Amino acid sequence: MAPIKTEPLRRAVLDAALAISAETGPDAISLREVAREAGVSHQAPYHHFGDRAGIFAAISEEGFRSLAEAIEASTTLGTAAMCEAYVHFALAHKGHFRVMMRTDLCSLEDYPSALIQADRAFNALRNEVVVILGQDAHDDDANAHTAYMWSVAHGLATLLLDGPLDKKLGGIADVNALVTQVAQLASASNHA
Amino acid sequence: MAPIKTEPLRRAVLDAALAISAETGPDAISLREVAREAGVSHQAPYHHFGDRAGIFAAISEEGFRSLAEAIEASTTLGTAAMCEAYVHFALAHKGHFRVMMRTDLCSLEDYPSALIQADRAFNALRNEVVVILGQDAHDDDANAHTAYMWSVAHGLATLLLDGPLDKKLGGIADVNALVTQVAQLASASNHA
DNA sequence: ATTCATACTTGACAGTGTCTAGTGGATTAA
DNA sequence: TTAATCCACTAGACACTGTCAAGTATGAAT
Repeated sequence: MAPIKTEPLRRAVLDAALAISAETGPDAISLREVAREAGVSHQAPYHHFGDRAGIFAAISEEGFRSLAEAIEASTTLGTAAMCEAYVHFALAHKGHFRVMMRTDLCSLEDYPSALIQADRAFNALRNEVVVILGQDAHDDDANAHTAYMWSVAHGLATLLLDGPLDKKLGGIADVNALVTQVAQLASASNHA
Repeated sequence: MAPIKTEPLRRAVLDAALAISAETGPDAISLREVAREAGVSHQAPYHHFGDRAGIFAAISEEGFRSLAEAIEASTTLGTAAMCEAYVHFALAHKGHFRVMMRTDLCSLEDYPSALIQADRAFNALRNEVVVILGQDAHDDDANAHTAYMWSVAHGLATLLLDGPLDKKLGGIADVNALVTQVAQLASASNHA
């Protein structure tokens, strides 16, 4: 029987790691320091996650689940809304997003439950593109449009999070407005 | 007077670091191991770069210089060609690209000569967008299109390098063809 | 001949992830 | 009631890392 009350330490470790990831980046996470802050021994966190990669896998699974839900919720609203949903997810879940896309931190292939959520997110995105293109579109065309939409959303998200976009544009007055503009430009190419 | 013959160790360290970055990622770089492979003491590399961040700064400067040249060379060919140039640069200089975009490894603000090259690359990209839009375009419009083009190129590059794009699309038969398709879709929105 | 900078070497330190072994308490089985 | 077993965690050691501080050989400049 699954425990009704989940262990608080597991959650505490996750939250502490996410906070550091959001503030400085995943590489700044020291499991020993997290343990110290939680008032437990340096090995306690490892009991719940196995090793360092296990924590990143747990974060990835959680993140991809949220991302999949966000994309799925946007699907009836068109590709522009989907693009916005992707970017807003990244901005709202900085700690998760930074970890999710770092394949060197943990290989999702080794964590099936995380991989399932990642696939969910991808499939939701691709399905939406196919719907817009029309069901009779060639696979090659669908692939190109999927890669394109994903690239715009992912590129804008990473540039806003860690890239020099803000500095280079001389400071962005209204981030949401920019995201909307870019999403609109992106979706225009799907209606050729 | 600047030394005519540059020290070989500096270059050797850079090349070894780039090889590891391209193969596994920047975090896998151990300066001590690089030194070991080069047959020098563990502190020898630090003499040339100061600290770990200094190596990443040197790699970034080199990378942004190449990227700027690649973008500048593509400017007369339109935004699609520029997008392709950006992605091809990333694929051809995996080791550089992975480091250049990791602001947590080194802050370019602390390395003016690297920042200059980054600005060169950005300005080349923005200028090209402005030329296509027409000189009378509003700043706000130019910013949106710049962010958009950069997002597509950057997103595709990072997804191809580290993202799950390849696996999710069921294997990409012809990467160059996909890059061209995406670049075409991207440039379409600039000619509305 | 002396000074001085360059290109290193050597040793020590704190910090990290991980392996191994142990501990106390609760749950379960006899 | 007692013994066995699991769970959540502790404790110590290990190899490895980047970095600080101090020393050394070599070559050029004065």
